[in-house]
Formats: sequence, structure tokens, C-alpha cells
Amino acid sequence: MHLREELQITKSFEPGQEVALALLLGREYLTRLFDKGLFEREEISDQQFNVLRILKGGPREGYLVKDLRCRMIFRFADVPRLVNRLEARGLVKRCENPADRRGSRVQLTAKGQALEARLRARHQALSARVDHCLSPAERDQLLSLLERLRDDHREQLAELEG
Amino acid sequence: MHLREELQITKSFEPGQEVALALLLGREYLTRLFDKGLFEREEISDQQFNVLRILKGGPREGYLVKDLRCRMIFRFADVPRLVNRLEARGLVKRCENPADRRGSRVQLTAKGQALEARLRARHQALSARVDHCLSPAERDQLLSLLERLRDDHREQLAELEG
DNA sequence: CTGTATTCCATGGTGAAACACCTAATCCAA
DNA sequence: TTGGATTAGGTGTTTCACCATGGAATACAG
Repeated sequence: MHLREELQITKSFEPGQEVALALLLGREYLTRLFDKGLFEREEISDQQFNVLRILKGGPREGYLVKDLRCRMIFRFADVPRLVNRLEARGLVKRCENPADRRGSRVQLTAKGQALEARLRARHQALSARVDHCLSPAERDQLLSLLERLRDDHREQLAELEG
Repeated sequence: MHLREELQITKSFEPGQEVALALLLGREYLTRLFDKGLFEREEISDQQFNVLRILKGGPREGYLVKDLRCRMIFRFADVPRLVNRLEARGLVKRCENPADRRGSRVQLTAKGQALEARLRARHQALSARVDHCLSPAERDQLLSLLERLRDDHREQLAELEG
């Protein structure tokens, strides 16, 4: 369905708006799909799953909060409280870090590992279906275009901040 | 910058994850860019601007809350309270709707029109730069791929809910 | 015309995000 | 060593999203 139909827009698009809208709407569908198909039934948020997944892929001794933060997709996430919630559910634990007592290492518990594994299986199934409607060439093209946009956005952000 | 570098991922991607991550990250950059470059300095949220923009493009008598909702990108937005906040700032007003007294029509005030126009100008400048790093052919390709993904996601969502 | 179903909106509660502030540990230069 | 700067992370507050509830107006079947 075309953007204009989808958002019931009657006027013509301004240049550039279409790409922005498509990106916003694309991620909107994606998150809604994963919320419905995955996170909702396990009562976990996408951000929380992201932490579990990062920990799973990390070293056995875990990550510091700052290491988690820079790996999160949503950069300014409130990582300490995110970890608090996971800790309260017993999915994660904090261990003292003798090398630098300012920060503690966050590690998956056995329960957290089990949940991560369960979610990962379903996540893969959903992701595979996302992928499935594109040919490999299209997929690569999409990835490369999105990468170009990211690079450009990063540049513009730097201009705005610097 | 490649996704893997950006998120400091060491392991290989599972199939399909890359597209999902790229979408999430793409919209992340986009919203951050618009927040920094536009919304932050006017002390308005993207959702609030979206309402103003929808009203601007709509009929002179305004829209009902439900008409706003179905045109929002973020579908489950808390539209009544969004309108409350805009109303409190004098950007929007509610008028009785004689045809159906269950809902009132939301209209832009003069102040709201002025702010919308100011934001729109800057929004266009930013959007144009977003567009600028893609050729027209690439732009169309990106839009069409994203549209295909949306259609597929919608289908999957319907399956999950039905 | 009457009772029921439906639609539209507002609101209360819960939980999470944004932003700034605060504490503690570490680093480093004088 | 000691003083300040830096870094890590926790906390307080406000705002907002999300869900469920409820009430008012409308539509409709009988």
C-alpha cells in the first residue's frame, strides 16, 4: 500500500518527506510486529530483549553498563533502570568488578539465558520472514541505501552539535 | 559505517536480522536528527508536530480525534492528551461538532498555524538534505522496498491477530 | 419507540523514557 | 600526596505511551 493511501494524505509530498515517512512507518510496523509476535507474550520489552541478546553475545564475565549502552540501538536508553528491571525479574545479575569499582559487570543468569534462547528462536523465525519477501540482491540494496542514509544523518548531526 | 561496526557486533548476523536492525537504526538516526535540528529548539515533540501538520493539510473545519489518530504514523498514540497539550499551549482549539456530539473538531489556532509554518520550513530543509544523498532512482527503489516490507508486515500482523 | 450495540472520547493507573543532577571511584598533574 | 577533572552509574522528576474503564451520543433491530 502506498504511503499516501496508508496515511490518507491528499496533498502532494514535499521533497524528501517521503523517505522520512517511509522510514518512520517501516520501523513502526516492524516494532509492532515484534511486539505482537514476540515480546508481548513473554512480557518483555524490545529494549530488555536487546540487553539480553547483547549479553548473550558478549564475554562470559559480562559487560559494564556503558558497554551495554554503546551497543544498544536506541543510544540514550536508560540502561541502569533497564538493568534494574531485568535484575528484579532474575534474568540478570550484577557482579562487582574488581578492576574498576565504579561499575559492576552485568551478567545473564541461567533464567536469563533460558529466556534469551526461547526468544531468540522466535525472533529468528520472525526475522527470517521479514527477509523472505526480498531477494538477496534487493536486501543488499536496501541495506546499502539505509547505510548511506545513516552516514549522512550522522554527518548532519555532527554539524548540528559541533 | 557498517552495522556490525556501528553496534560493535562481533558474531555473524542471523538471517534477516540485518534488515530489522538497519530499519531500527535508520529511524533512530532520523528521529535524532529531527529532534536536534527542529523539535528541540521549538520545544515541541515530533508527535505534536505531526498533529499540527495533519491539521494544516486537512479541511478548514478540522478533524475529529479519530481522524487524527488514523493519520498518525505512530498508531496507538494518546491523541486526546496530545491534543490537550497542544490546546494548553494555545496551538489548537476544540470546537463542538453539531453533526455528532460525541466528538469535537480539532482546529489549528492562528498561533498554531504560525508555528506549523515555521517548523515546516525547517522541516523541509532537513528533509531535502535527507533526500539529497540519494539519486532519484535510488530513492524510488528505497521507497518501493520499504513499501514491500510494510505490506509483508501488515500481512503477518493480521495473521497474528486473526 | 425502546432496548441493545456500537462509536467516540476522556481519564486513571502503570510503567517506561528524557533530562538533569548527584555520588563514588579513578586518573593525573603539580 | 592532594586537588581537580573525568568517568561510571545511580536517582528524582516530569512527561508520555499504553491499557482498561466508563460515560455520553448515536445507530439499529425489533
